[in-house]
Amino acid sequence: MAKKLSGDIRREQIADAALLISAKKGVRAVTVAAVAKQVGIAPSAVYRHMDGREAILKAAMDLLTDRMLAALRHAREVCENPLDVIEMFLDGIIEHVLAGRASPRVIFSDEIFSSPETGSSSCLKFLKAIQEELVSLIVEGQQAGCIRTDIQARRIGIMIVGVYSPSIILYHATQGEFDIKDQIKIGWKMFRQALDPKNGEEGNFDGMVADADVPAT
Amino acid sequence: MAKKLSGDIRREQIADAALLISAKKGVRAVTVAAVAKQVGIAPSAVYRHMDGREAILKAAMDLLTDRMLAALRHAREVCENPLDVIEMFLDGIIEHVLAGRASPRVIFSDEIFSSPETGSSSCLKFLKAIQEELVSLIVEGQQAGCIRTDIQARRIGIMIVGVYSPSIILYHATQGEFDIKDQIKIGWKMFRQALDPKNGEEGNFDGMVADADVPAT
DNA sequence: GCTTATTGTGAATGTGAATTCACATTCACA
DNA sequence: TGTGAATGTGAATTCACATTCACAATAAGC
Repeated sequence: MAKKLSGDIRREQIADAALLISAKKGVRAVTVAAVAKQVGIAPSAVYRHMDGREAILKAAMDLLTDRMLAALRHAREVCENPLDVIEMFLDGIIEHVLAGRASPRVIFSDEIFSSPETGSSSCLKFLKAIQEELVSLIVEGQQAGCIRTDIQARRIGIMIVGVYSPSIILYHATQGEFDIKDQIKIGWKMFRQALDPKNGEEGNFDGMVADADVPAT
Repeated sequence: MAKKLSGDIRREQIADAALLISAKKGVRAVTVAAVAKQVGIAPSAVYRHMDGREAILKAAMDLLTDRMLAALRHAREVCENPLDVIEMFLDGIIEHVLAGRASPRVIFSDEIFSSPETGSSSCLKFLKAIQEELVSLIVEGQQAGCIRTDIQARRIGIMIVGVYSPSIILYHATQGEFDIKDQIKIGWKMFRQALDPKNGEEGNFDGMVADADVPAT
């Protein structure tokens, strides 16, 4: 029989196990049995701590969200320049992926992507949480004059996701062969250059839409 | 009883139905029964044309790949400037997504993302196919002098995926609320600006890695 | 019109995995 | 050192699907 541990610890272990398994073998492989095995308890014991498979996946996403936000906030404390904060955040993402603790598979899995209950999926919650932090950071940079102001901050925030997401996808699709580090670093370097205020001097870059048209993602 | 149709037609109908369902309700909802219903035949009839669920998903991906490549090649015939080709391609992607025929859910589903049989997943095949076309296009642009040459074409190809992918994800996560069109257009506008050769005059932008380190994705 | 191959159907059958439950074990605390 | 609450376990149970199969309907060629 497995050693007894407190519910709090077990819940975190279970969520982490789910992340690990889904990164390695896909969300489909995140069965209650597999999670239980990874944690070192019997499948039925999992139900002592979680309401079921769906709850496990949701908890996994929450854990991932927490970790990402923690990384972002930590970077925010360490760095002065908003752009440096983002750069550090990207480094954090790379580490997370390489450690097998984050994967597009979790985020885009059906169960996560479209959980009808709450109305808002865990995926959306995850994206929103990070978006919010990023956008406030970008606004800061715009006010400080180090980021072009002819594009809405919320748009830039979404674009930043585009800097790292394709690399992560490739990394997993190639089972770790693809070198995310260099690709993300170079992509960010170019993106950062493009954010320079001098590139936005023509003005009206984002003029094609009114502010109101952009949902606050 | 459903009207009898040739196997070729049915196969395409089945693949298309799978795309449609997965875009709307997720890959998990792509059951043999659901596909059959969408096509208008009995579940057992599906097996006359496909080897099973896995084969259906694979066929769906192949169909999607074909359509994307067709769009890209068509754009290539119509436009002169490589950058205009890419722009037109992006428009095609937007249309596809709005028509409910393409979704991150298909591409990143476990069954697609990591099909162990062939070794190379359908997802990877899909990405590779598009990458190949994009890269040759970018090289063309670099030779013509309208795209900066201080970043490897293959890297730029991957970055282009980052221009549209986050928007598509948001579109689906918000169940169609998010406006992909404007976001992608503005993102591309900025990206295109960043590709301008004059931004690459400092040189050695991509110098941090040797060419050999980059897998030919 | 007759034949035959192709396609379609409903009724089983099989299966992996989630979930439940009665019972065992262990921890915390008095 | 007891005692109850929290954990852990294995054996059912259930269920949603995939898959198979014997048989029916239909299209196409003669």
